[in-house]
Amino acid sequence: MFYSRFSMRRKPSQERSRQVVEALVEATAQTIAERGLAQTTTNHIAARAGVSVGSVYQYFGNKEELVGALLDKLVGDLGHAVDRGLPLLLEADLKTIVRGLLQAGFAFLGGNEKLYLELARNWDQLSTQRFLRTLERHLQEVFRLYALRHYRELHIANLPVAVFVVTNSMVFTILHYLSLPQAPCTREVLMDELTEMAAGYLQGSAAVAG
Amino acid sequence: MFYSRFSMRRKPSQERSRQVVEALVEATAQTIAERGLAQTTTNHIAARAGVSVGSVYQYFGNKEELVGALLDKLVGDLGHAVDRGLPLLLEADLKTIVRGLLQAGFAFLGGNEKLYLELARNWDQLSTQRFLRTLERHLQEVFRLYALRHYRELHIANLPVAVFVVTNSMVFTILHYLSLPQAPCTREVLMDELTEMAAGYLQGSAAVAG
DNA sequence: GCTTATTATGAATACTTACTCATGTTCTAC
DNA sequence: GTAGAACATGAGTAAGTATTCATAATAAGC
Repeated sequence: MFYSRFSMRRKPSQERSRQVVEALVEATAQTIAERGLAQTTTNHIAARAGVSVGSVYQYFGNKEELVGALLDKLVGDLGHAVDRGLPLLLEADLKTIVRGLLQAGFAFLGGNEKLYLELARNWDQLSTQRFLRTLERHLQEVFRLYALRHYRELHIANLPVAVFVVTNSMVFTILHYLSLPQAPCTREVLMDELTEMAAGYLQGSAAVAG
Repeated sequence: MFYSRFSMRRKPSQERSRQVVEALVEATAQTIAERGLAQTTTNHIAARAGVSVGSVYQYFGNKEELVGALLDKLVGDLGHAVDRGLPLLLEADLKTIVRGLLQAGFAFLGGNEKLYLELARNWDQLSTQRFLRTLERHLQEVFRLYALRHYRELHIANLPVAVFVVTNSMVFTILHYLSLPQAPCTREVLMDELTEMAAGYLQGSAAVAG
């Protein structure tokens, strides 16, 4: 499944152990959401998964691999979410698409905002980068497809850079918004403004080739 | 100076001790830039400042206060930088202003990119928030002044939200750009695109009141 | 049932690090 | 010059945590 990236110390062959691995990854997510990444210890994770610390090291070489496995799972979820919502969107106009993507983004966060906030807090570690790169790849595909259908309206010289700018602006602004103790505006207003900015930029863009 | 926010354990009254405090804050900046915030220990800081660990606790209640003092200093620097560059910009048109602000932003980073990147890595802690809020306040002032002179061209219903969106988009996109092992485009191209996006948004904005 | 491979355990280990405090040094005021 | 205040020192303390490993339980193969 999602434990392919990191060479596990031991590959679980019985059903029992496969469940332990799954429980450990799930417990990692819960513990990070609850206590923060820095305060998440291997003992906490093991306890929450209902196993002993030793079992962690039966399947994961170290703590980092555990978090890596969690990230792999989330990146997979992200891919599925985009693939599901994509076909419906492409018929609409640019503004509707952007709004739809933002809506989908918030939906993806679901109830796990604390987890994603904690992971975002530690962007810049390679693991989090992987998440953003995946998102960028998907969005590039969206806008590539959109450009094919509406080649008259859209003039983006440098699609990767445009997507980079838009993606990062959206993601980080939303994350920072969510992390604020008291919001400066409603979620709707934020989405309106972000849509305005992104759609306007993508529509009117005559990006210089880089 | 910048050690007012945190009630220091002991207020330095002699010149000698004032220099120690300064050296400690400077050493904090250097050590964070060099080793990262997580790997920065009080012993490292003391060693680099050329004093013993005990002296750290002579003036700062804990490690956090040290970092807080550094943040205070940087926030002060930021204020001065903006105040210096501001009057010149307000005569220009919106695009030039935004471009100028971005340029000023990069100039502010100066050679300290690693330090700011490390601090940004730990946004969401209250200390970093303070930095962003200061920046937002300054930019709100800039655009408020601009709006007074060009009230015909600019129609921003909700200035605080617009500034929030633009500021966060710019800052985090730039920080992420800087943190990438290999850049997806030149710094110039990035600035062009960000300018395009922000200026277009601020010009054409008919923001919904929130 | 018996043997072997797989899985689970958790006290013990080894290491790091923030912070203290008893002692020593330097400054200042008179 | 000397008393007392301010300052400096750094080995030591306490607390936490990733990881190991000898031992025990469970499953699979025959």
